[in-house]
Amino acid sequence: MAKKNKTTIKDIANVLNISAAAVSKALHNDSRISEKTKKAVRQVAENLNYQPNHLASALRSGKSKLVGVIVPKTNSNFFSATIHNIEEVLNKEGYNIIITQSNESYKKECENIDTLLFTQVDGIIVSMANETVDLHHFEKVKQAGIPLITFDRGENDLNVDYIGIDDYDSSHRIVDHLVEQGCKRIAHIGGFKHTRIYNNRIRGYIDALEKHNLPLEKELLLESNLSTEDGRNKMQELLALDKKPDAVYVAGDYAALGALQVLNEKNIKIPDEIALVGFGDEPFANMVTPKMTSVNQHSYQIGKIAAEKFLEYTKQNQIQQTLQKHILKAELIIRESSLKKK
Amino acid sequence: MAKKNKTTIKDIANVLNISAAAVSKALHNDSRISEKTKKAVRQVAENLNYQPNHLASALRSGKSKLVGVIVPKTNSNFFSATIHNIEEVLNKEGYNIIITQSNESYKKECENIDTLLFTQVDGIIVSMANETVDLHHFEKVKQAGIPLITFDRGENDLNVDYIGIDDYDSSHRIVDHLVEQGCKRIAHIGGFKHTRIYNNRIRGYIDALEKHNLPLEKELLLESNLSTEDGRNKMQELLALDKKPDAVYVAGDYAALGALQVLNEKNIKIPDEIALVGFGDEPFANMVTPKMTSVNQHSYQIGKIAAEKFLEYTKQNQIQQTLQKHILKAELIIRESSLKKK
DNA sequence: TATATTTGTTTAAACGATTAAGCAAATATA
DNA sequence: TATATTTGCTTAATCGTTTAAACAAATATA
Repeated sequence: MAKKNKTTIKDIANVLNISAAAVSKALHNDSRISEKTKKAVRQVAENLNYQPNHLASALRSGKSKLVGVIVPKTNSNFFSATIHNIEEVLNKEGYNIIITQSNESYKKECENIDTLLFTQVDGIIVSMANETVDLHHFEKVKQAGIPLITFDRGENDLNVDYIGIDDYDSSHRIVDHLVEQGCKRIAHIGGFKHTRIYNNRIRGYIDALEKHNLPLEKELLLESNLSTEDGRNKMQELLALDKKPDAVYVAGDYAALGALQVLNEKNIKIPDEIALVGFGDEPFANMVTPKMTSVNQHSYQIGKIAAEKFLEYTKQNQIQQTLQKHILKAELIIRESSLKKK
Repeated sequence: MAKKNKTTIKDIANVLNISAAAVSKALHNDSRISEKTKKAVRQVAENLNYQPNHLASALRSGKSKLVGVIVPKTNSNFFSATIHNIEEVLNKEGYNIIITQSNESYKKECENIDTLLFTQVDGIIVSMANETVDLHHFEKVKQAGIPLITFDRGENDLNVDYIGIDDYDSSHRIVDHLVEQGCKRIAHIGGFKHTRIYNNRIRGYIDALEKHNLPLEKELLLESNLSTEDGRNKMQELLALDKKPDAVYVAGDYAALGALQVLNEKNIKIPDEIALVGFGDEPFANMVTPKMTSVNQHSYQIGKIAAEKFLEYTKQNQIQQTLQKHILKAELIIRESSLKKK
């Protein structure tokens, strides 16, 4: 059953009594090959069910036509959708993608880089793990001379392209909305301060409070790993305060879900007693009770731009990257959890 | 910045004044190379920061050390976790995986196969798209002479290995549990009948009803694509019946979520008026209100076995696959949505 | 001591494609 | 008609590694 009779250009050449080089050129539509020969080659290739050996051409040309993608986890709608869009753009140009997951681990992220470089990918598109602070492993990518594109979670210090939403602005939009709903003690369960996007969300939150002449209260600003479990914990902390908040803005939907569970369990009315806003617009945001207000991060655009940026670099022969930010406006999706009936 | 001075085995050979072949063998720990030379080679390799060119060795050896994985979508905890476990087992043996998504589309699945074969993967591990009925595209994999492993969604007719849970038995366990809770009109929102796993769940449901001397009522057995949206629709259909069910067993968690939303919106008490059971144990099952009973599919075991099966074949030089089923018992996770307080 | 075996290495041919260089025949230009 | 250019192909080198075959030197066996 398992046949090893893989057709090569040599087989085609033999059939037609021409050289393998001529076949290669015919298949690449070289102008120096006659139409007649091209036609014949294509015909024979079809008949013999010829499948080009990607490894051979990759070795010779130095281009694997493979792009590595590293995400913290595929198990998130944002990343899954972004990957899908990256794929769509790259497939059209004959590139395929290799997806790897860091599982939010710095060590795994280092391994992912090694794996991808080993596989001779032509470029890497990455969203960094939560744990990642040290950026040494990315130097290897630069040294390999292939483009590095970051999205969602990147760092300025890397001096490469970054595609993401305007987190600072998003926080403003959320606080604006909550103030409009009459909230006066708005808490923020934020992500790690050392991660740029979460830091921006925190800064946006602080500045927006100031804009609305609301005092910044230390006890209302918490740092979390944004897991569902930790969302629960942080919500419980907030509920234990003497002066409870009347709104909670959580920097991630999973943690927001934990917060929502706690509120529901304690029969606290959402949004009337406490309004709740998440971030990321995971599908479940629209599924929980009450439906949760969240921020859509435009995974479609982000994936598309990341892929296009990569393709741009492939057209250059010397890759010289600099910090180039592509910041998109995010969309606040207002749902029941923060919309008070008048 | 982008240096092209990639170290090759030739460079190492030059430094030590030995042949490239000796270097290659030293790096592969060949018994015919002296310890002294091996040590020297390893040292120089380290100094020059040698990274083997995977393409060259893959071309020469005919083994790419890459395994393709095709899933309907990565955006599901079950698939994401399974992939993670496949990766874990294969990485240890020096294999890397390429993940592709079919998005439940037959056409995309065909493209995925082409992509992976083009990349010269050493094997393919697949869970089929919902749409897939025709199995022609898989013949290409067999013809390429590489192992094909199916999991979760497979077909007997393919005559290859399959790893999955016992869907028929799972249905029995669910119905047993619901009957125990006092339910007498148990509805089933099932998947497509043509998909083996969903068919087995339906058969299990039917046989379990009979076992408990409950009549099978046509209006209580519905076929769905198991999206959240369709889960909503089918739940509404059930609620429109003259004689409503007192329990609903949904063959997928996403659809179960849709059903749960409808029940919550109509203020129908879960589980007292209608008990609800999902399938797949997605993380949100434990997050919604009320927490949803579901079936854990042992993604850990499934991924591990799939990877191990592949590895077994790599040790054979002639791959001759037959239908080999590895069926695991699934675990019913009982939560609020089906557990009546006595 | 003569022959066989083992050890440690080299040589050279692959793997399947791409591509620079070369060359004969056909066609264009002067 | 003589020369230049274009057309359509071939030859041969190359990408970086692996591996079969060869071989000299060292060691074992008879």
